[in-house]
Amino acid sequence: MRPSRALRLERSDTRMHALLEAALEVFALRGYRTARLDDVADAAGVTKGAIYHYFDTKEALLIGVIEHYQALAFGRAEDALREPGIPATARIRLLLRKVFGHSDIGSRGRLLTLLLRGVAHEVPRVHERWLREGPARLWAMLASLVEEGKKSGEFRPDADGEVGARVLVSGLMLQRMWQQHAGEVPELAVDYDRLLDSSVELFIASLRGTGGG
Amino acid sequence: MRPSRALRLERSDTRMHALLEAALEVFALRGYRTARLDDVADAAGVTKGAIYHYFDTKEALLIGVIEHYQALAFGRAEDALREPGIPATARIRLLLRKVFGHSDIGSRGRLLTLLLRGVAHEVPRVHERWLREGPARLWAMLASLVEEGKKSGEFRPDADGEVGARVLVSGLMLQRMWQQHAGEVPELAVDYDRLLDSSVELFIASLRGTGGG
DNA sequence: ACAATAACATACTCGCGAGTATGTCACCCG
DNA sequence: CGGGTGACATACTCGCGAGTATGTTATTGT
Repeated sequence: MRPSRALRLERSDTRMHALLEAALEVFALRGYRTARLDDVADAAGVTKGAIYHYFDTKEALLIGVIEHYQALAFGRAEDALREPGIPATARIRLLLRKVFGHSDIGSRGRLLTLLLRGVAHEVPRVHERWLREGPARLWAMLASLVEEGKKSGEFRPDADGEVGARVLVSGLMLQRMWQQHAGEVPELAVDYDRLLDSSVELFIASLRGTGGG
Repeated sequence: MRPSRALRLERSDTRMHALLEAALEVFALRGYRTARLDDVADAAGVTKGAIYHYFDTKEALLIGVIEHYQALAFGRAEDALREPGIPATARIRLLLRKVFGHSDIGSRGRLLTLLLRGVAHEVPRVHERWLREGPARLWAMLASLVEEGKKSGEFRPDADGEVGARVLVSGLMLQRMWQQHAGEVPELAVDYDRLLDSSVELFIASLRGTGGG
């Protein structure tokens, strides 16, 4: 094992990222099982041999994709939590916009598409991990921000954000995913940024007023 | 082609339904591509030969499943729209409870699981049809009920239900689907009936008050 | 300059599962 | 009470795509 040069490592790293990006695209569009590794290779401008040079198996490639892009998404989310000196209400807005804003969550919502698709039972380990760490973690973050807001007096003391947070998060996820089909199915199209803002405000309003039973 | 007896037809019909049910179960749990027709046959207590006696191809079986259960679901939804002499608010509650109530949408939410999974690009025709007729049609129904409520004075005249309806419907769909994984992933578990009621009330409240920008 | 290896490309294997071909039995009609 | 058909079961084919084995080239340490 001779130590290789920095140039090699860098080129290898670039190629690796190209493969991850191509795989995300192809897996999201064609589905994990349906997608051929040759498709991924084509999309990345290489051959199947290159893929097997970096990943042991098709499943390993999938896991690589998900872990890479999920780490990116949660990185952004945690940035919002650490943003200094802003009230809980603003922090909620920031968090949701960082996660669901149109330039995020893996290029153009592809990660969501991938996760919400058949990956589930095809690769059980991956499935459990993302179900546990994805949506659940997101509304746990929201829940803690709601508590923060109650202490600061922004929200009424008896506000219960759980139901709202759950429906909001899952609704935004699905809408985000469907925007990729808005071209073929015009009924699905919306101004997603407006939808994001409006629904977040709706959520916040429900924490302030006395509405809801 | 000799006219066959009623008994034969009835038995054949029963078997057909058993196949549809087994296919829904297996496709939803294992995914369309991943599922083997032998699995479906096993689940129905028959062999692959029986399947090919009723359906020309695997895709035809999938289409059969979706059309059958989707027709059931929309039948219930339209019942709610036709229910005579009740105010729009109650009609909204009824509609959503009929569609998302725990005994509906194909046995135990399996249809949703099937639809939200990889079926998408694996069978493009099916995909487009359900995207067009499923969620979109649902929030179109809601939108018309909102208009009804505005005329009757139940909701404020400038209320805009579109964003709320979209997020509500897609949120409920995803939460419903995830309840099937609540056993393995406790973070996902909720009292779904309570979540349904609460979020519906939240939606209605947003149409009444002066909240939201 | 040369050996060694990383970084791929190319050509093959091999199992899995959709689809098919054929057999078999029960039952209804005449 | 036979023969014809419907309703399956059984046994086979065959293509597709993951994984593998092997070749080829550029680069680097010595």
